[in-house]
Amino acid sequence: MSDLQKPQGIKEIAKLAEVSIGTVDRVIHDRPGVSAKTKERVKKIIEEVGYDPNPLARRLAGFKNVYKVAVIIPAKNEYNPYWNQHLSGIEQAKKLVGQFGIQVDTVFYDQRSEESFGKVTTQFFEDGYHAAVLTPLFQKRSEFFAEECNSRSIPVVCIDTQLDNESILSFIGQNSYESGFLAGKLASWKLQPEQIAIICHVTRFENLPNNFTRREQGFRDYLVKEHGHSADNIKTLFVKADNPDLAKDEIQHALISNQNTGALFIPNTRSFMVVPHLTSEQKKQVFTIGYDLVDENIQQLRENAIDVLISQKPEEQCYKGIEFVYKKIIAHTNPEGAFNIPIDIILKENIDYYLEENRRL
Amino acid sequence: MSDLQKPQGIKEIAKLAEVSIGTVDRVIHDRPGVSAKTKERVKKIIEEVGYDPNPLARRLAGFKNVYKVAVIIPAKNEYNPYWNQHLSGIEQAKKLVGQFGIQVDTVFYDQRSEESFGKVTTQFFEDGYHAAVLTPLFQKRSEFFAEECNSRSIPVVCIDTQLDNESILSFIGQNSYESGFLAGKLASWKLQPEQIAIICHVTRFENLPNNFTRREQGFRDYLVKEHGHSADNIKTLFVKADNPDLAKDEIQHALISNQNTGALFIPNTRSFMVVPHLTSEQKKQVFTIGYDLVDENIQQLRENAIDVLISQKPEEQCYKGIEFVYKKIIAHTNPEGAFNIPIDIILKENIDYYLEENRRL
DNA sequence: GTTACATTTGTGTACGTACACAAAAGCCTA
DNA sequence: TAGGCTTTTGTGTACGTACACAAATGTAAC
Repeated sequence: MSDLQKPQGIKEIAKLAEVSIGTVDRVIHDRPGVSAKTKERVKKIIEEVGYDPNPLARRLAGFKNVYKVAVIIPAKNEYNPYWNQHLSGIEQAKKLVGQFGIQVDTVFYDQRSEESFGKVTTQFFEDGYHAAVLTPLFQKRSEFFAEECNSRSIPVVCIDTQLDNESILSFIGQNSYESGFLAGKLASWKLQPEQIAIICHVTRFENLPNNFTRREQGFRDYLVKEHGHSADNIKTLFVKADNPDLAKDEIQHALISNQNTGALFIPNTRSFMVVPHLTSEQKKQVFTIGYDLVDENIQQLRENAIDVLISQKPEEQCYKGIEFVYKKIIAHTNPEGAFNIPIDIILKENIDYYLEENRRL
Repeated sequence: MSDLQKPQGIKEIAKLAEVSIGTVDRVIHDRPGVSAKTKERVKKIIEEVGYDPNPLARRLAGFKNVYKVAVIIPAKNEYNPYWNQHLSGIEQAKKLVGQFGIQVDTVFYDQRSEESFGKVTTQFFEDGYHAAVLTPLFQKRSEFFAEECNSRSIPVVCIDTQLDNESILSFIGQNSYESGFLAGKLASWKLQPEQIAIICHVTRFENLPNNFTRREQGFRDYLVKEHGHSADNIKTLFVKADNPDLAKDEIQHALISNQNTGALFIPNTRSFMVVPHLTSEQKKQVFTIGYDLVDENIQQLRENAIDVLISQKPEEQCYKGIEFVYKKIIAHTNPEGAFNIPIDIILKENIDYYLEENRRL
């Protein structure tokens, strides 16, 4: 029942080892100035009593040095409301780590400008940050930044997007392929054998970011390999995000020329730009799956225009990211290299549980 | 960018108010012995500088007094593996609050014996606990216990099961009706209009606990009211949990006499006792929804015998419950009265994210 | 204006750890 | 064995808060 022995402190260890607390302290921090044999003795006792330092006292004692963490993410912009979601997670984490004397700054760059990314990452070093949480939208510059951090032993963790060169950095985010795979399974429940599934990319880019092709691949793989759906009945559609009128035509045309469409998969945030162009009949017939709990999508979900949303939980990613570097800096523990955010399936009926403020402490 | 002003301490306030830190301390804790006008002055300054106490120092200073929290839950038993899941959440929370000098004990009672419940709740007071996290399976005795705690101003929070008299206690758990409702929606995706849906209660009791009737009601309501399914095509089946052979017969008989069954909903943990009795053909045809990530269910999910599991996240409930009383005792904040655990939809394809250790810090 | 007592305020020590500095011990050379 | 130097060990103060106790002030009665 009561299985807790009062935790022993540095003092007790000093007494047991017949040295002063100063010496124990030196041993703990591996500071020089301790003879080999006392060091050994103290270490043994530390081991025996299972000493683990009191983080409160530890942090309190070292309160002079303020640690600075930068969260480097794209700024919210007209094309992409997604980047606004991170902020609440950052606030949450701030509250937590702020108590431990850690200062968290949010630093924005323009997701369309590699130069702005370069600028903030350069500024980062000038401002003397001790750790970074990074959304590495620009591969090469991110890798460069990561290496620079490594060489200065500044911990960095990536969120949201994983670098191709996975070994460089820790990653906190969602597995894109598997989320697409899951979407495929959900679609398979409603999709009749002869029906068409459309994957619709709404994008400004010529070449698709990896995330989205991986999602598509997962979706296709489930339907074809697991479910036995005909590959011919799965079509991919590209729609320009920056030309609404054209987009509307393309979407409507696609649905008309594929009368028997049963499922619609939009692998990025922009499902809210697609579904308004469906007729109410189509909304009922077509099973639609999108991503991210941005306001526009939530509304469409509530109106039954979207059936399922998959959340990447950006707030959670930020929270975990900050927690990650906090653990590195303060607790000196070494958290595992990657953390996969659960792939939550969100419907009209359970979305309220996933919104905001209902979270954490 | 940098929006953090260095937090002000009690000392700074003392200086500003031209009193000693002792006086400030008295004001903060509302202790007697401060004249009305100094009290006012100090309060004003506290307000102005937005002082918030450093929890590290606070806890460190009050380290002498150990707080004891009891988590009172049913013991795992042969009929119900569910109660084993809570432990990991308790361990997690222990790690967190242990650092703040809070001792967490897990106290078990026999879910089949009201007497055992009475015993542990009596013992609770003798052992001098400062807070409780409670699974109130026995209504009347729980209310009695809650009132006793109230009168001694001992914080209590219920998890898992809500008392009928909702006003008494804070509650952390899942909304049963809504989870059933959600299950209804999922079932509706596969269920053809003329098909049968079976709700199967596997139980030892004569009268069903509220949780389970609420889940059934939610399930029915979705199918009938939202989806327009014929109420005649939704059948309820009662199966004795303590007679495996009889149970097998009853289940098989039900499926044979309802050849065209499209969905099977098991509103409690025991779906793993039902699905093994389906033929492999039936497993494919019948869309099965169960509850709780106990090992037996996980296995059936992996083997495609169960299609969906809904998790009540008992670990999370425990974690939140302990966090709740921690906040009451230590932080002296007053957390909101109820917390709804999200209704996660778990398939073979995403279950790994919801298992174990991948959680929290 | 002194005494007695209540009220209000100030001071010191503690919590467990970190780090600067002081003291002691060990070692080598003259 | 005294002097100077390095290595090892011990002590004191700080972090921000809590609380016990001491000091100071106020109030009333004689």
